[in-house]
Amino acid sequence: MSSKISMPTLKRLPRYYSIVCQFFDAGEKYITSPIIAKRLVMDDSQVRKDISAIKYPGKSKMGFEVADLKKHLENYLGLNKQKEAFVVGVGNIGVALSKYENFENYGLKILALFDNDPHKVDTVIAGKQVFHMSKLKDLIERLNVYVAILTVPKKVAQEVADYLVDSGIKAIWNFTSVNLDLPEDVKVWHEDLAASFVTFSSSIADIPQRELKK
Amino acid sequence: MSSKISMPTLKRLPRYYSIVCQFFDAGEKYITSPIIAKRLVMDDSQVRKDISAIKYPGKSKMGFEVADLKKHLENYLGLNKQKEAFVVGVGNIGVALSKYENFENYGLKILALFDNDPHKVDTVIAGKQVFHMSKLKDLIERLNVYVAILTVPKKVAQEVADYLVDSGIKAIWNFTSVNLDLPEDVKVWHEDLAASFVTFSSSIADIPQRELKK
DNA sequence: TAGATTGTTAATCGATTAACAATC
DNA sequence: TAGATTGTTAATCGATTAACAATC
Repeated sequence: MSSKISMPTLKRLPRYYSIVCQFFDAGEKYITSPIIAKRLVMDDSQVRKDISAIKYPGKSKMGFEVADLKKHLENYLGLNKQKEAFVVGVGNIGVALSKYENFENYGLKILALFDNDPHKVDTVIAGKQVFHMSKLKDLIERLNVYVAILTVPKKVAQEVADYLVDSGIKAIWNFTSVNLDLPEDVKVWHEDLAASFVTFSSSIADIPQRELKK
Repeated sequence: MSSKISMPTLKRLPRYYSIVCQFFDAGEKYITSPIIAKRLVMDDSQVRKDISAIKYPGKSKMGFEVADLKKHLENYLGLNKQKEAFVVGVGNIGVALSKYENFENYGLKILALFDNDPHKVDTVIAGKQVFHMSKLKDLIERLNVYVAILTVPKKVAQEVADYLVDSGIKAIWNFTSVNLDLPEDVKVWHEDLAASFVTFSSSIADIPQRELKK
């Protein structure tokens, strides 16, 4: 999937999906590009272009069939394909992600967690066991897992990432703020919440703020 | 701040900041645009353009002064201005964000949490009290808080968001997957982790995946 | 039919990349 | 000086928006 779809388009598809689901739940049969566009405050020809990019045909005068488009998006986005992953780093974020049931609706299945802290090893979080980091390679091979969710402290992020790659991980969902330096064939998706907040707050300059008392 | 900076540039600034901090910690005095660019796998003139967009002057032949650029970025991105916020919805994500100390380094100070569940009300998470939702308006007014972090279940997201706006909130960091329909003057920053994962996993089609057994 | 919508081509816009004079 | 880097202008690229014929 996603052979030659542009990244901006790919990022919009889940937003369309969310609206299509709302219409589905409301029992609507059809949805049009101007309606979707209005909800997302964007251009309607953009919506049509994106939907036609994933080869989904609409109907003149009617718009798009809700149930069918929903299925098409699920298919295209791989929501019905399970991607198994390990959480590496059992801190607040790692635990929260492991407990978040909603991920399974989006094709993400967390199998286990890893940490170096002996107090955390062998505990169970949301039904998933915490293993010592040294077990990682073995479990990657036995379970055929290629995706890791990296939620370790930033001081050790690069080091742990190197170890992940060495153990066979091919894709890293990186929640640290570190720009990981890894081989080209390993895909990294940077999800830095603090950085995202900074961008957000910089974009709302009109809202009063207090000086930080040092 | 951020008067006419483009969004792509604004999103890159925190990444530059992260690298500049590494150089700072390593005791380096200067950093150049080709070095930053190489680390982020991007074009060096992009880096120069972004840095000149925030009016920071480099030095011919030397590059940029690390300590000074660091300070300039902190200033521009408002890392030294405290933005106070409430967390609304005491679930896994709400709790994890409340416990995440690193936010304070990025100018985000979470003051309190809100929830409707009587079992959660009056508990304390990471030193912050959980209040009943009905106390929200009063506390917004008394503490002058304009930013809310929305981490409620998606069924109630729109309803709670309406209530937030009604209570005086002007900016919402939205962790639900719902496209909130709110007045124009309220800024919403959509941070849908499940959607982000979907985009990530769609962009790595080469990695083997298992069929979801239905 | 009349009217609304798709699908797509063409026009516009803006962001990225290349090039290079100015600088130290 | 020679060489490396900035800062910026110009060229390229790609994404968004506008327009409209085709469709039902």
